[in-house]
Amino acid sequence: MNDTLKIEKKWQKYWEDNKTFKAETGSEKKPYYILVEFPYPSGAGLHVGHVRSYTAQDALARMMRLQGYNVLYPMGYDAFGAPAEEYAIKTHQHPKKVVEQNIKVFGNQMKSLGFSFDWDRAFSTTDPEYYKWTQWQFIQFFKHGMAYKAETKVNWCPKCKMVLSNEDAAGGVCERCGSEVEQREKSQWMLKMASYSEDLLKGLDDTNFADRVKLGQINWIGKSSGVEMDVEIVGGGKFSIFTTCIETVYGITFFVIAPDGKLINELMPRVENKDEVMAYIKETSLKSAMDRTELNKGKSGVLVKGIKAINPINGQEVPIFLGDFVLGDYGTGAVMAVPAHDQRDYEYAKEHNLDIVQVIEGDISTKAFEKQDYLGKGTKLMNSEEFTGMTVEEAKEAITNKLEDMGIARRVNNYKMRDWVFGRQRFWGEPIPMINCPECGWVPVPDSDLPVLLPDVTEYEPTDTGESPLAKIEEFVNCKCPVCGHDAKRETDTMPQWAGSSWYFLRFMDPHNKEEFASMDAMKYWNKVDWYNGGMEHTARHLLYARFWVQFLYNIGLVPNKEMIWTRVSHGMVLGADNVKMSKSKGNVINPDDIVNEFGADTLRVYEMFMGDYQMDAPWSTDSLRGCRRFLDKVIRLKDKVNDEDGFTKDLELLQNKTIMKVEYDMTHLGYNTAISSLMILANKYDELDTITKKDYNLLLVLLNPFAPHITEELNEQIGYRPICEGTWPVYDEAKTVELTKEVAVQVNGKVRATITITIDDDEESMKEKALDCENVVKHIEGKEIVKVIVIKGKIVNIVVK
RNA sequence: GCGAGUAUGGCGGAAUUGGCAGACGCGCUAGACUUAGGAUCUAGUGUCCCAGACGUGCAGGUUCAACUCCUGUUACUCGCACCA
Repeated sequence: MNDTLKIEKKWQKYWEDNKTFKAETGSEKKPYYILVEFPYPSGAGLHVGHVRSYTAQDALARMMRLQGYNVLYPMGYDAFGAPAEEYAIKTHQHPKKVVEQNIKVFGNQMKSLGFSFDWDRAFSTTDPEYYKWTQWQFIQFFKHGMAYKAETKVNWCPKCKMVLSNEDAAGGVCERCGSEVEQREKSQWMLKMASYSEDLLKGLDDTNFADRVKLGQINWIGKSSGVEMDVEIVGGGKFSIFTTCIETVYGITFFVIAPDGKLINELMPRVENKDEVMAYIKETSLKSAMDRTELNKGKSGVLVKGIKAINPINGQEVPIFLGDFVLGDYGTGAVMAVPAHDQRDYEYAKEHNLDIVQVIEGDISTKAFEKQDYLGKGTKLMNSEEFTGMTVEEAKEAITNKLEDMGIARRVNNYKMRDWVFGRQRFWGEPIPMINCPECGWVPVPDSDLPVLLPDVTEYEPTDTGESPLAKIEEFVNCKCPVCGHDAKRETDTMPQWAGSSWYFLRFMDPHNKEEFASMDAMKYWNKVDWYNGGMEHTARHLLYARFWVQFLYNIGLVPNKEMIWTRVSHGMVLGADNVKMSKSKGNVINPDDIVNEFGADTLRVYEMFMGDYQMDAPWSTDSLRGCRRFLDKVIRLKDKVNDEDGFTKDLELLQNKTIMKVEYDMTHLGYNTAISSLMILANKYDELDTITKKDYNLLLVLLNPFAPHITEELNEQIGYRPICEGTWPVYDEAKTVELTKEVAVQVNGKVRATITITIDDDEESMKEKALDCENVVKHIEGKEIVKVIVIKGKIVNIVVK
């Protein structure tokens, strides 16, 4: 083992032995909760990307502890999920074993990097003591009518043999394996997430998420405000449509209804071309989500013969079409078609030779004149009876009012967000704690019987039928109804991986509680996650699920705040040296263990903080890493300059105060790279001197400690100081961060011609005088007329001449 | 298609409020020390027609002053994608 590693091990042991980073619930100190997304412990081990965010948060945690905060910086494992299960199947072991091994590897790796986690609070989502509470919370969802079983069309991945959520199947492709997703009917547990759409939107006001994170949430929820309008069918019956553009109601030339919606089935007896319609419905149901949402394909559809609808605003009879671009589960599953002002309807009308009626002034000769073309521009209506001549905005309001007065329309909001498909036909997940009794129906497992444990079996391969592997294990399935005692069967689906990560941050507040998932007292003490960091890829889904989960718990009185996460920030990826995502197949993967062994954990930590803008992707560079090692070597060498004098070196005072201020500011503003650069500047300054005091040296070490905790502790000990981790953060004197004299530029017509040295007392007038004294300035203004002189105190002089 | 983000030397990146563009690091050049150098130290390093001029994707604009603000535009990245 080399010296660097010996030193690192020494201090890691010191922190462990002294429980240096233990977070005390209820402590008098001000609590501060710093969270990083806990990893999925894959077989590949820790990624250098993990190191980036864990180090950033670690640095913040270490600084804030020295500043007197009671910092909670926990770590755990999100270990349910398909990869572990697949690997276990391949190697014929229980996934539990695979996960145990991986967790051990991850734990050792993280410890070798010196992260200041409170390891006493660590857990895995796969621990029965943890998933007991995940199951218990599911039962609360059920008891409050928020969980239900429904026959739904689900996204089915034929390769993974499992059902996927809409989010997992985004784009019609399996998130995990990339296979094309099929549609299957399946009875599924669902959580009523859609009913929280508005709350999840409003809740964002109670957070301090980065703008791009908030936006991601808003886009997923996908709110649109519009009007729902009833439409009569000739010869009886009616249906509703949803539109955001009611101002175009006079332009309706047909309606389109969803082939997978309920409406067409109701109308079927009166349909004249049943065969054609049925065939189209069948055709649609066979299409995968991908085919159906594929752009640049013809607008398919069939005319529903024998049925006409009446445009309620003017009584006009128009045809009804079946078209697969209308989705059965969004809005009302039916739309009004206004080809003049909606490009999709325009194309549909062209394809099927339908009328186009223009109702808003604009050019529709080659394409539709759509809302983005006319909104907010004072554009006027035409062909719209009494509304003709009104602006679009006025008409929107007036037409809605009229339809409301007629009693056939309502203002409504629609949301893209759907209910959460909560079942997975997988072995390696939390069993859904429900029992199906022929007498009583679905009954939750009593609290006293929780957790419902995963059986210790070796056969758990997914089935081709789509049933969970648990269904084949009789001793698991067969049970008694807890209500009536009748023979009953357990639910065999398990929960999605998102379940465990939806509330883990609450458990960290009180991880050993045997009575509750976390006590209200503990949660009130820590209050919220103050600073949550994770990948951009999780800012939509994980964060939304977690917020939904928390809001539900809040509504039933189990957590103290409606939002339990205050600030959310996200980091950029660490790319390979070739500037593309690291992957085995590209052979550009950097293993953090190798770097720690060769250069030390401190070097890796400093490098990953220095490599670039924290929020942006950055390519790996071993050369730059070496540069960081050289910086630490320089810090080590500076020890030879330490003298026995008391206090600080006077000449360093200004820079020292400025550096403290900068490091502090940067660390709380994601400016880790500039914090390190300011420390390099300070070290360079020390290096210019022949000798520095112990206090000078100690100051540098303390400021650098959050980034390079091992070597700084070691050097600090060598000059005879008490451990940094038991000390305090330096306080800067603001008055001493301002230079008494400095150089400022003098411009003539905006071009720098000279610099002058000014003191803090120099006012505008004296700056001007000094500027006009400069030889080079005189040269450039000679023979010209001075129009004016702009002087910004302490910053710049600009002389404008003609 | 919609939404968001990004664009600065050979490279990663700085520039907190409009105020000397290129901090800091890498790389490179020359030199010192050295058996040696992937160590250390010194000097240099945006471009060019070098007393000066030009330079932050491109074209305009506002301003005494623009990487920063405004208008338009291009390229790339990410997210969503027939959402009525």
